[in-house]
Amino acid sequence: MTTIKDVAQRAGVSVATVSHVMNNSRAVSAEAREKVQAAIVALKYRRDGIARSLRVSHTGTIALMISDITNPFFADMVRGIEDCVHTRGKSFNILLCNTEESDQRERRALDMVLEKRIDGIIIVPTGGNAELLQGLIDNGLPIVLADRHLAGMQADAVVVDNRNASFAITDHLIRLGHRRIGALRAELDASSIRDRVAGYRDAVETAGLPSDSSLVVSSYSSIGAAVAAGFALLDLRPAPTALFGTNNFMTLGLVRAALERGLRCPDDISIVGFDDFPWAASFQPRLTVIEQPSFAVGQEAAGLLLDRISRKRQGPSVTVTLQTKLIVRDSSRALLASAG
Amino acid sequence: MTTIKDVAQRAGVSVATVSHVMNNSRAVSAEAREKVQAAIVALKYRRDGIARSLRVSHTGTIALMISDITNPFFADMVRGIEDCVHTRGKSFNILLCNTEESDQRERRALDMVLEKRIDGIIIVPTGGNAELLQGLIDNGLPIVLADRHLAGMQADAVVVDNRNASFAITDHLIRLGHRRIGALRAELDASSIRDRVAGYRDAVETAGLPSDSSLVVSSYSSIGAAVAAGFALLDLRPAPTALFGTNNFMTLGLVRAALERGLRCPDDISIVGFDDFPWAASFQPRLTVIEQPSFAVGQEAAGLLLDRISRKRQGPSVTVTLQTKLIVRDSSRALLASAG
DNA sequence: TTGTAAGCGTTATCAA
DNA sequence: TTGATAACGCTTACAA
Repeated sequence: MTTIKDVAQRAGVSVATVSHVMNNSRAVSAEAREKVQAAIVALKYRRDGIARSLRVSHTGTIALMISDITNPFFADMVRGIEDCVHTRGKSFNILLCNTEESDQRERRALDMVLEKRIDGIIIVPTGGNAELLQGLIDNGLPIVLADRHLAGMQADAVVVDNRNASFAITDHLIRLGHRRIGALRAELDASSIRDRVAGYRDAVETAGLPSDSSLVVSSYSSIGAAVAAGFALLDLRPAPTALFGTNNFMTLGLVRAALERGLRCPDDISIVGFDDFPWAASFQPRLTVIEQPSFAVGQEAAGLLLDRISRKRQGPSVTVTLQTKLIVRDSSRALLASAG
Repeated sequence: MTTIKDVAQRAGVSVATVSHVMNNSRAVSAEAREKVQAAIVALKYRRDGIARSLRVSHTGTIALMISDITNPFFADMVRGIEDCVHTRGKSFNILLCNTEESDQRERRALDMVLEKRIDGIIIVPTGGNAELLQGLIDNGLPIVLADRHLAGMQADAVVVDNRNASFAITDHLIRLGHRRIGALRAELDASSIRDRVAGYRDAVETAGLPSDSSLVVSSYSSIGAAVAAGFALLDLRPAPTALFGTNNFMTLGLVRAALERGLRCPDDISIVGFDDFPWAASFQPRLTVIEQPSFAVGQEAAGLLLDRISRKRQGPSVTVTLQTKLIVRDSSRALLASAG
């Protein structure tokens, strides 16, 4: 590797001068500048960011910890983050960590990126490392929680109004005449999921529907598991006439379960879900869903983080709550008089 | 930040000893080891990976450059990469870069990660920076091309047998009686896409079908653009009776275009595509597709890269070609006698 | 078994 | 406008 020394030598100046032309950090004569630049291209010099980081003690890197990049919600969030750092003209790189919803993996990933001296973290927390995270924040490391909040934590966060959204979509079903509405909740100890279930229960209660705890089923957060759980819901007697999935995977599992049982949606059963995806409009049934501002979640999170990193914002933590949108498509339909 | 010096002081040993207990790099008395470990937890010491990297000249980080994390193919590939480094027990972090299929963005991203002294790169190349990449490889930086190969490049690569796969799925349509088969190609200068078009043409020619260049339409690689291009295909006279999308986005656009034109699939038109996705089985029409081993592409790419990084493999570059699978579902159907 | 100190490639202070 | 050099925190050769 060619170093700043080589460049200095070739250009006939000191390393200080080379450094200063690269960083524009002090006046340099046109002549010297040119010689340096020539030497740089001649030697194909590339500054060693590691050495630089050691000296300046920041790395221009932020860690992003999510559970599953395969989930369109998170993928879109990532794009929002990149969009934000780009439009701000910042050059940050993103260190991607998959936690797979495991406390231990999250812990390990945290240890790794901490060693790497990242400038900040955007995390969709599993929930298991709250104390560690709080400690880091207290130590001055910029961290923002995305998608979920952690009880009692003093941290910047950007979340979505899960409770109201769930209330709205459940209410939509109720107005359609449904009285037995099943809910499939992802088995996650996350505020987002809890709030969605709470919103659902709220709507059911507010409408004065008979409460039946067997109508809420939990499932590991994957499509495969959700299909099985969907069957359980479908097998309830009396059978629910509408189903609600608390995230992408749950909804997809529900749709598949109904399909495999030979149930037509929405003719035989209504299905709605949390989370939209770009291709939802391409297929039948076109799902009625809560659309989350996933891209915006990423943007806002990155914004909060960058402000902390640059010390533009200091002091007490802030949580921004984004609104969702109920998109009514074809998968929910008024209950026929005969059924229910 | 607490440093190795602080730990040494507190433990009453030298920094060398501390370093050696952390890295298990030489014999240390049980007594000293214990004191050091105690000091580490007491001080919450975390090694500075930046300083370490500067010294040992590797970073335990690999860069991943893809065009769009939102594309399920790439998202799954990322998981394959992570799976590989995990099962190998290596602790590498992944620096994610979105190129958005732009040469310039790729170039900029390359410059950035190069400064960061990453240990290697897995890249889905846009095609515009072949010389730069070749230069890096010649300089000894481990790089593996994923999903696409670049003409004339001497580089490790893992690709999919695009040509045969495209031939197979086009042939499937032909055997079903289709004689006018439209193809929507993503507007990318990528070997993968070129090979897919070639496979399609091959099948058409082999079957002795009349060649009609208007049956191949190009579209910017996004769902929105693909819908518009799909209309163009649908408006051809005589109209094609079957359509082939050369990637996820193209296929989705095709399905949507048909839907918006009021065409039922497969009753009125057959649609097939390259790339499967997890939820393809949940919706109607259930698409007939070429399933790519996206996860395996990631695994293999990471494997090749890790072998290079560890110098377990040296010398001439290697390209591994993975096979695909034709999955026949409901979106393709035998042409009725009346049509065509 | 342990410690001292050089050196990794920068940036920034200080002096000229 | 420029240069010499200390320092960032670690690993590792060398010496004890």
